[in-house]
Amino acid sequence: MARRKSGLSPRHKKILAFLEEYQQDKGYPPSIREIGDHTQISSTSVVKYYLSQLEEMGYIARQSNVSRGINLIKNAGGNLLQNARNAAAQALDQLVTIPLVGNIVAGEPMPVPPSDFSYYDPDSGIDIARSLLPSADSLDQLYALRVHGDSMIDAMVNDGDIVVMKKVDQARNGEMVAIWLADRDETTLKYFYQENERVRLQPANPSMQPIIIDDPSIVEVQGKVVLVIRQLENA
Amino acid sequence: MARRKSGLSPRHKKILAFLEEYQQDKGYPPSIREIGDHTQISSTSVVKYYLSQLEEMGYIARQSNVSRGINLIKNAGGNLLQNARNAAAQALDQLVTIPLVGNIVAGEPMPVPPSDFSYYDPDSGIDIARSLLPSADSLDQLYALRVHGDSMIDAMVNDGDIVVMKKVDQARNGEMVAIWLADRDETTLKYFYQENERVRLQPANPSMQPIIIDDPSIVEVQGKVVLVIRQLENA
DNA sequence: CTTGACAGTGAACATTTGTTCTGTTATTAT
DNA sequence: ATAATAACAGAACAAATGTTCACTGTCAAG
Repeated sequence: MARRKSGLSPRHKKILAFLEEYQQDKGYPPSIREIGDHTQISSTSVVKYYLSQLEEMGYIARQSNVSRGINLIKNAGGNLLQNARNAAAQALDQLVTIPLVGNIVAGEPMPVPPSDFSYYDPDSGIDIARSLLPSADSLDQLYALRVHGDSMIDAMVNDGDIVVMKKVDQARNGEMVAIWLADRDETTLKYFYQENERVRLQPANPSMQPIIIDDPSIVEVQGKVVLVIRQLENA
Repeated sequence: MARRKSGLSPRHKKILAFLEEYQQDKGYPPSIREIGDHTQISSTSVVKYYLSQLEEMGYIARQSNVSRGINLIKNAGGNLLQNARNAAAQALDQLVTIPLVGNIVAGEPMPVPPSDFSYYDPDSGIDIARSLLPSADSLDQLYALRVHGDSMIDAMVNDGDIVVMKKVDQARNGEMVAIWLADRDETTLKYFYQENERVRLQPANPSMQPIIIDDPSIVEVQGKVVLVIRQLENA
């Protein structure tokens, strides 16, 4: 059977290019027949056929039964583009800024913002596409820390990495959490497992041994790790 | 006789405001009837009447007999807005989508998109805030891979991590690169150092030993690592 | 008061434009 | 080959939309 290839055919691209050019030139979108004339498609139904596909693929939005009711969302290169302030706002919603509240160092308690934390310092925030974050999380529970030193390498986290944390006081099994070990005066990142009366802290690096804690009271869960980012910026 | 006042009447302003709002909201201009509905003008002919005036005054351009053929040139404040998307574009530029072209596995050559790569599959792209990327990089040189298996743990890269790569064929000292080692049939991520005639490949984990390559010809640089992302999505 | 430009109404009309339908031609998997 | 699906054509249709026109009301100058 004939199968539709994923991606964009030359005609798809041609239509997208024309939509962009026409809108730019005239200030309003073209009609279906105009699209056909400029892309060597002789039938309006075929144009509609392609427009429907482009809509499904998320390149355009259409309003049915509205003349020229075509809204270009992103071009063939995949770059988002829109005339709408509204769209810009929407796009900005895809981007969230997470406060970078300090450093996480093995030998010091790590900073945790207070629960009523709503302060925003534009200089010390990192921008993250919302799609990278667990969708359910409410954003005001998130904060970021920069890792200092090599002490977290058993958690596969390097000096300079950024960890995005979520405020929790109770960890669930299998989650990677930041923990303050009261008896060692140490902050550490480990996978958390509660096993009967004791707590097992498993390093991310599978070749390393877990820490078994028999007294759960000395384990202070500071937060749950949601995302780790490492920027290699030597270029 | 009654004279027409110079300048804009409240209705003129209302129409201009609506034109701007509608275009930005929907991505295409309104019809005459829509304008009437939203500006308390009951007759289409009156709307046309005002539109003609606005055209003469240079606020809009119209194409006759074309549905929604209205192009807003300047708003009531007299500010030119040439398809004014500047603000929107600026906002949208902060977010880039990088194609996720495949997996990186130690035992297999890693996929590298061709240089004329412009294909975009909406399903397999990851959104990244531009601020996380080296600012100078041109975006079409970037692609992303998902790490498969535990073989990159000496590069501090875990199973499931996403690495964002930049296409290069020559590495500079100190850069983390993806390398195909021809003699081992293996892909690896290492810090690259050219030292006289030989190449030193340094693992990111400082406790691990470097690989010294005496014959640089067996080192194929596949790309430079720009960013590593680890999502912990167990919530 | 009359007049004429301005403002507004509503309906009829002519096009433009999107949609649907029936059918034909390629392409590809089995 | 055969069948299923994608790609395409063209006409007919329905709806959206711009235009025109005859008509009413307002207001200020003559």
